[in-house]
Amino acid sequence: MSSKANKRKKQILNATFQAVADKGYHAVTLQDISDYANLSKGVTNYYFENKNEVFYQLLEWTVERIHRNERQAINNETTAINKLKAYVYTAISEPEQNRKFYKVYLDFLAHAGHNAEYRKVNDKFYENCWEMGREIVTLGVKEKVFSVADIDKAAITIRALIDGCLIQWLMRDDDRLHSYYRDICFDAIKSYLTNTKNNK
Amino acid sequence: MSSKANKRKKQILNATFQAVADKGYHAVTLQDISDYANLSKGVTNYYFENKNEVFYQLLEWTVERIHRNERQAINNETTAINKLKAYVYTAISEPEQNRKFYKVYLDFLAHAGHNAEYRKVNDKFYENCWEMGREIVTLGVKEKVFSVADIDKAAITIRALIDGCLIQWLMRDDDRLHSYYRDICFDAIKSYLTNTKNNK
Amino acid sequence: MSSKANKRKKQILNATFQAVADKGYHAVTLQDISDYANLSKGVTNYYFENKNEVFYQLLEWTVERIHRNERQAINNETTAINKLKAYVYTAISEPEQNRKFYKVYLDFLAHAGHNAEYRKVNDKFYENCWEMGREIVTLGVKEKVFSVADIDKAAITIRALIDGCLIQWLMRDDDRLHSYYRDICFDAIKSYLTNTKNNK
Amino acid sequence: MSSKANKRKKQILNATFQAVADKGYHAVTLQDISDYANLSKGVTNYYFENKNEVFYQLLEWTVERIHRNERQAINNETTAINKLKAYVYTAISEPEQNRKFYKVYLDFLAHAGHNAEYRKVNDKFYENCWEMGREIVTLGVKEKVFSVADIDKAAITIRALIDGCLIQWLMRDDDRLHSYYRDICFDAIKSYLTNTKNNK
DNA sequence: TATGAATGAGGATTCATTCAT
DNA sequence: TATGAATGAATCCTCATTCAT
Repeated sequence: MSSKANKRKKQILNATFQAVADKGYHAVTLQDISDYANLSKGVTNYYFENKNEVFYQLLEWTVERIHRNERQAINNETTAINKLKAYVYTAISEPEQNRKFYKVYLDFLAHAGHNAEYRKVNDKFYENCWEMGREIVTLGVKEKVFSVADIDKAAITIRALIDGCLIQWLMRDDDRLHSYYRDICFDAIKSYLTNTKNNK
Repeated sequence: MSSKANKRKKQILNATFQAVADKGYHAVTLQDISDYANLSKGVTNYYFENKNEVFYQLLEWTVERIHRNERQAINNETTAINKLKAYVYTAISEPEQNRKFYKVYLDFLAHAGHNAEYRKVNDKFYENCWEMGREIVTLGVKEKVFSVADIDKAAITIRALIDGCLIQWLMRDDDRLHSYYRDICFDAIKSYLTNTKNNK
Repeated sequence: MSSKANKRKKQILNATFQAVADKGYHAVTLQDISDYANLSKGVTNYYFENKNEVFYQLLEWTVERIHRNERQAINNETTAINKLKAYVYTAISEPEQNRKFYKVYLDFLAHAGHNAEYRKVNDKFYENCWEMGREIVTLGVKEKVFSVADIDKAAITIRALIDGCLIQWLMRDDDRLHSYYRDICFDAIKSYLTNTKNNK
Repeated sequence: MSSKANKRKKQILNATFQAVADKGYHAVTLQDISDYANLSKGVTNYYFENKNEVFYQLLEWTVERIHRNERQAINNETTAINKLKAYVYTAISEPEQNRKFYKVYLDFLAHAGHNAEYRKVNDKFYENCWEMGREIVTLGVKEKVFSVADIDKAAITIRALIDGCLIQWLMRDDDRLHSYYRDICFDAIKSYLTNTKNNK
């Protein structure tokens, strides 16, 4: 594929992302996408098979972006606690961007509930999330700051808490609660991982 | 309103629920609803102002049902731990029903991300969830089985974990993981609530 | 037909008349009619074959009422001029009622443009109007106050002016112009009928 | 707007005009319009906001056409009588076209009775009609062929007679009466304008 | 005689997709 | 490569009509 085509595709995906963040997955029309991209109505069908293909690639692109950011943040730290904090603080980073991203991701999750293809993309994202979680927990156990019996379960719990907190924050629609939820999330994970009674 | 009308409304809401669980919020047409209800195309508009009104009432009805079940389960128990277990085991109770309910609820959450009216309904649901959480945590603290510094935060965390686990389970689309996630959820909450280091 | 049935039919026609005056011929639903009549939705179809039958009978009833009033007014006077004045002053009598009646009549005329049955009803009305016109003109000629070569044409002209004035007044939507138009109408007819140059 | 778009709009308005003339304002569907235009169902909504917008613009277009023709006819003559005759003979010109135009116009008038926006358009048309009437009458008075006390009233009367005659002719549904009504109209106006008793 | 629940045909509108340019 | 005119399928909603009670 030419780099021009690649550039156009990116432009369209970006426009779609903004449109979905504003109007919601199902409210976005091809006209909306071309409006947001400042392109003509026909381009989207020129560069993508059909509308669904745009959304599918947007989902891939979105979860890749989320994962890339989180992975980078973790890699920048050395201790388990710092990696964990970096992870949570990247997942729950800044109200405006977070709101956009999570709105779009939530739209996709809902859609994935009825679409196996979308679920597959999300599963890959989960794998990545769990991997990051396992890394952090394994390191923490080695550092003796975490006390965890089942590392897989811990990884699942970490992502569940991040998503659970983000959704709850998103629904409450109050930017001032953003750091409140971020800290709740981090404290809860830490508390959960450091409870020595877990080694029963 | 006559009880006949009420019965019909229930019938339509039930049909809508099944249709949304099968096809997804935005894919459901009025024709679908009447098909699922075994009634004619016109009924829905006869009993409801418009399609959105059906969905809105379905959301209210859905979160009410969820809350009613959970509340009942909690009330049936006396100790904090048992109440917590009853809460989690009711929220994450049985694969088939759970899948349906949570698919529908997730569709609504996604839609609520772009609709303030829907958010308001969900906020009421959250209030109820937090109230149950606070009750359980408060009792646990009194019983000296929980060690919690901020009861509000604990209540938020409990619901975040339940929702986070349910979404993750739903996305993995494997009924055999149901009890696995249920236990992860319960254990994580318990671990988080019983960590004495929380009282820093 | 029982008198009860007759009473109900009148009640329904009256309700339809009010509804049409308010909302316009094509905007009126059977529900509107029953609402205006304070009756249940089913009655109209019980007493009338179908919706069109109601409108058809309303048209008959309306033009009969208009004609009856005008005929009575004419009969109450003895001289041609007074009869003419009574005719015009009854056709253009009082803003509020006039507006209602003429709105409804105009709706029917428009519909009659595409419906031969309705046109037939209106033709009967025209016959009555022309008959009144001829009577007045014939008397005026006998009284030597009118100078008319063709009595049929005069009768046609009289009705054309009344309708033309009423429509123009109706469209201008200003009750204060009512007597203005009434006088224009009367003066124009009188002027036309008294021009001796007509006997060429 | 491109001239292509303008052409299409005209095409749609023309199709709508024919459809309304045939079936009547309220019976015309968007499907009818596209059928008459030999275009697909979607075009109308592509070029017009909605169905009402088509009708609104059709009304504007119709009264403009009527006025343009009448104005032109008047301008082509020099004496008051000839201008008057040209005016009447253009307003009541040729059965088939006249029938179509007046059916459509009558449909609009009826609708205008319940719609202020439409009334406004018609008011502008009236202004134009009165202006033409005043011009002719003023000239006739100067020429000493007309004897009129109130020029505004005369202008109102002229239009009332034209509309009154056209409606009556239209309702009688007999093309052979067309010239009969045209002459009645012209004679009546002339007779009214030349009656010296008007200068009372 | 009267009701109003239920039906389903009809129509406005939206929008993904196609395709000539 | 890009445009946007044109299409027509899909869907919400209205409402005349039917009919069981």
